[in-house]
Amino acid sequence: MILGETMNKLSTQSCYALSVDCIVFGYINNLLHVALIERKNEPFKGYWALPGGFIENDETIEQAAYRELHEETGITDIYLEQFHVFSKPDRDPRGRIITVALFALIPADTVILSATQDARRAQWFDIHNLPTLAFDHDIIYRKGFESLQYAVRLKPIIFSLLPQKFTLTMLQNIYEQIFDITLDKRNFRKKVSTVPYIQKTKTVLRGKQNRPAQLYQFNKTKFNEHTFF
Amino acid sequence: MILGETMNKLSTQSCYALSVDCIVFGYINNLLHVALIERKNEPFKGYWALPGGFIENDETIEQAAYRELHEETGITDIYLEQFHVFSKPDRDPRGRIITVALFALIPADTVILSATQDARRAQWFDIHNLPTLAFDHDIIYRKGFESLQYAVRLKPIIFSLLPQKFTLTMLQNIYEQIFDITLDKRNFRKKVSTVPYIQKTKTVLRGKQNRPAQLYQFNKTKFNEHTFF
DNA sequence: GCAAAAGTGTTGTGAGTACACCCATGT
DNA sequence: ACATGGGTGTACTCACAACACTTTTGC
Repeated sequence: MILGETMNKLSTQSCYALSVDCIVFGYINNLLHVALIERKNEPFKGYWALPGGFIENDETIEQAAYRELHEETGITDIYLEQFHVFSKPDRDPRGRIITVALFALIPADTVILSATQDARRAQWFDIHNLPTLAFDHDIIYRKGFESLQYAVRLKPIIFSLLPQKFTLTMLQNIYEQIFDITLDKRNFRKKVSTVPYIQKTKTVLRGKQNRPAQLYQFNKTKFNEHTFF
Repeated sequence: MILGETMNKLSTQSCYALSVDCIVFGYINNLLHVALIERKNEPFKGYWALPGGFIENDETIEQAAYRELHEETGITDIYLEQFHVFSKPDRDPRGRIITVALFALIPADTVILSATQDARRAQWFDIHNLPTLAFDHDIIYRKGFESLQYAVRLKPIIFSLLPQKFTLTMLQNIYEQIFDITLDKRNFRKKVSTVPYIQKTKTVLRGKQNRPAQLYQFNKTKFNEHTFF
């Protein structure tokens, strides 16, 4: 059967719902975290779940995800990327709900998840201490984390997790957590110094009990100039 | 709004349809091709389109895509992978149709597209001579080709486009087309010879006006053994 | 014998890896 | 003064790039 050969399919087929679910990554206290929401109702009452919701009539997948997250956290600076559609007919006990999963990256300095005006409890979890999740969200999370790894390899999205100005130690640290590896500090810095779109700023980060750290920033213009030749 | 807080959402939200669209890649006459279908009805009557269809109640996205392609071509040996959901509210003039796009790889020796029992005309197009496509299928195609490139980098799916036994020239040729590059024959063969899961068979390919070519095959077992350490 | 594709080795270069000590600050 | 993380250079190894001629077949 081919899309659109018979138009009445449009009405007869719509016996399912379409939702979005987001894996929201944040870099909190030098650790990669995921934002989860506690379910107040059955099914999976009391379990933690990925934030998400249904798609409205006039919005795209990305707009729906953005709206949901904005409602949750109030922040506007979100990187969003689809990674998979989960469509097993029995994945949700309430009925046929097909969900488009996205991962979201939010910058370290704007993260104020505390202010959930909503009754639902939202909380950051260190990725190494995640609880059992509701529905098939464990499966979604695993696939999402893998997709994050692939995406970070291909695009400079890692900067979406950092504040505008960051230290090289922060950058190295976040790479190590995303790929679950340890990197040599000197080699890492040598490599970074060859990358034209990671630029030293005039400022340093003071206030810790050690030598101040040089702050760097991602230059998007330089990145766009540089990658295509 | 959170998924499942209110159950009546399930009924009120279902005012859209969900379809699948497939970019079917095949390696025909040493050239990478895409299978397209000619539209017999408005809108876009007479245009070529990606094969696809609506999702049934009891099947996943992948099952729907497999069913559609099986109906089209009769073949069963299909590699399928989702790559994106296209959800702009106005992408289809007939109404709100959200589509999950997949790419499909079918092996060179089972490709018999001719037998379209259906009235609709299906045809292979060389990827360098594609017609203008119906709906937003041009956009879908471009994103799909890019996703194919990424996927080929990560997984040994290139063998899904080749017959079970293939020559190194075929393998090189298909790499060159997917990445739009030219490779050095000696370097390519040197590299291949270090890969334990590409194995020489006892057979050669004769019948051409030249020296017979050694046939190789992909060993999935060896691949699974080898990648994880 | 001729056209057409198959097959084969060596050398140079650059990127990645391994590795240990001094520096600047806050308390 | 001391604890804490910031910052720096050299030598080795290995994967990748460049490059041209001989071999085997079908007609």
